[in-house]
Amino acid sequence: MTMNNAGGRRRAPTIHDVAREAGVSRGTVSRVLNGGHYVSPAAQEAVNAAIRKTGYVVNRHARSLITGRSDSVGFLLTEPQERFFEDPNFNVLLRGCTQALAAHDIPLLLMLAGTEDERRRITRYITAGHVDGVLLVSSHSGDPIAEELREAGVPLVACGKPIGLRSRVSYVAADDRDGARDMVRHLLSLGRRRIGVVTGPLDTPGGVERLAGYKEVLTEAGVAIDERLVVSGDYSRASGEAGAERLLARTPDLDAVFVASDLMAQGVLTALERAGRRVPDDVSVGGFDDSPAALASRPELTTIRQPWDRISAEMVRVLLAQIGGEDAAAVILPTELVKREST
Amino acid sequence: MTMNNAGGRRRAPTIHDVAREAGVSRGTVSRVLNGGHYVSPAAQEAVNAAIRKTGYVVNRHARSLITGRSDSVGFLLTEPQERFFEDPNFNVLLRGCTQALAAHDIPLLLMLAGTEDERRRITRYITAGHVDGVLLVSSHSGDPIAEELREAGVPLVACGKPIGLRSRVSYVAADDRDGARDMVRHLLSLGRRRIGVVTGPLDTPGGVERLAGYKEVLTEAGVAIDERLVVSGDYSRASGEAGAERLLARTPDLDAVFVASDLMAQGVLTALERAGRRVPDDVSVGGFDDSPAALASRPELTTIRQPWDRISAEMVRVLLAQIGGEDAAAVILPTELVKREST
DNA sequence: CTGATGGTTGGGAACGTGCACACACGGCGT
DNA sequence: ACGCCGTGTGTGCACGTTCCCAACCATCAG
Repeated sequence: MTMNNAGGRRRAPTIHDVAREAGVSRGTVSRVLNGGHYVSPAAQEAVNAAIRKTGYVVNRHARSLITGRSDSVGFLLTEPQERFFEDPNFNVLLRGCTQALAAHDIPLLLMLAGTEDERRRITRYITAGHVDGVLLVSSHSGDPIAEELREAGVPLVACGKPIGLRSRVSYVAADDRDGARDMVRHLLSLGRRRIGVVTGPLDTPGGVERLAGYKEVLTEAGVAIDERLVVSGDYSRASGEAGAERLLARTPDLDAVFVASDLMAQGVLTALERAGRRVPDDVSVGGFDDSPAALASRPELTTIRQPWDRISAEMVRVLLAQIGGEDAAAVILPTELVKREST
Repeated sequence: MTMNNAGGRRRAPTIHDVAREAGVSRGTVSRVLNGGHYVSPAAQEAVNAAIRKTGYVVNRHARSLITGRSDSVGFLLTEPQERFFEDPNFNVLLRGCTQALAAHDIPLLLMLAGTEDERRRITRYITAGHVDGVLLVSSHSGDPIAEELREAGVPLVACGKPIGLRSRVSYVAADDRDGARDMVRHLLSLGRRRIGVVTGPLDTPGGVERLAGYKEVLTEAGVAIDERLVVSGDYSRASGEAGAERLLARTPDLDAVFVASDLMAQGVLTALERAGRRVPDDVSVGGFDDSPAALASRPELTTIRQPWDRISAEMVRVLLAQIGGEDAAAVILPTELVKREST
């Protein structure tokens, strides 16, 4: 009798409308919606039919009001956004998280904390309970915001191992050390012995771990560690170029370079080319990340693939578990050696 | 008297707590929160003090329930996400929108409609009123989802001009035609007369407009249009390379190429180098977009900058206006010629 | 002195949902 | 015959906010 589909603004159907349509009470509809326990098959079917007919969609605001949950999570990126935004892996991570959450019908709120003001605003927003949990991607891995949120009781999962924090913070990370070991083993298997390394920043776990893996494998293989073969960069292309130049100056006899990121490896290739070294004939170059930069390089980079799709999936899984009441957890995922032209 | 800051889960302060603290009624607090009309300065001050003291944050769910608004907007990306996710401009756009919205204290929900299933789910979510409006970024500019949402009464702003739609859809776009005109004028000013063009897909407004600008300027300058100088690509690097080869084969005397995207321009540079043409001495090359690819190229690309930061800001402005009840609007933003090494 | 005006305030109702509770029903054991 | 239990169902209440209306106060015109 009511002209539902008529033009203009029409009131969205409520759980009450569905109940009336199905000839049951609100409570029964609610039970069908959340699990369907203690409902007769007949009622179940009637409710489902009524939902289809009315086009009912649960009002999340009303639900959130009563349950206290928001059924949404925040994706929080802190501080120097430039680096992450440049990094295509960031996109893969963001997309992976969004899709993994979508499978649970949970929307993702993008939160960028660049300035101190934004940081405060977002912290307030989160601690006010407007999201059930937070996926944290922070540039420097000891971001105090993680601790702040944890102490406020907010479920949180970091991407990459956080360091220097008192509280236990869940995280998901790739096995940096093992990835580095794989690459250096690969270089050794090619007969290389004078293997240089351009590390990442040594105040980050990734930088430290990848260097540790390098040293471990060399030591195991009986190759002495030559500190002149070790230089460090900051993951930028320019620092890779500078690093390679320093290596060439100090140890002209090097026959391979393990570079802690693909972007830096591009810089290394540039420097080697300028120095007249052929890659991979004279010098083998191995990167890290398997970013699109690895494929765009000439020659294409042999590199260590970080399993970004699995990382995002695990971050979501761990976060949802934590929202469900489980304890903090750490997940380390295996990397994979991708052989291309540069070795 | 209540130990507010004690450890453990503590109930978030409500508007009622603030009212009691300030010695006024809920209604007064609410009025202070939304605009502050019809409140005495004294009450205003008392309420603000109480808010600061209690650390009160409005419960958006309760507010949304009664107002019908959600105070959030969706950022919707449809279909082949690969291209957009590869495109660094996408990141700039996403960041710009997030920040512009943050200034209004409006969260951004990221929604990716890859599969048909996701599309349906997201459409339901949106039409259910869980977001106040949608910022749409679609690969092919006639996406029917725009029309679908518009007809459901959802405020929406597209990035780039939508075509082939019956309803009026707001959009914000760069002035493609004018950008193309600038570039071709620049090439003419260098004395070039045999100017080839590698267009974008001609079923998109961008592709059409940039080609139109090219032809307009040549005609104005009295240079006859030679259709052998016109080839089309699909914005990919490979299609740029193939396009340049076709041009070189058909019109070996060309002295400049206007390429409708920087990525394609990279391909053009590769093809020219292989053919032994020096850039910019023998052939000038102009790109479009001012993507990071333009800076990464050798030589660095002269290109047309799309004002992505302004585009995102305008998209948000137009969307909020539309949510506020204003009509659909179209915004065209000026581009800018960026001179670098390739011309 | 009365009544109208306009700024300011308080209290009730409503938004749509989930949850606790009460209750109906049939089968079973005492 | 009675009470119990487990399953299935309906109803009242609460969540925190905004909106509406009535009431209040001071001012001022009549």
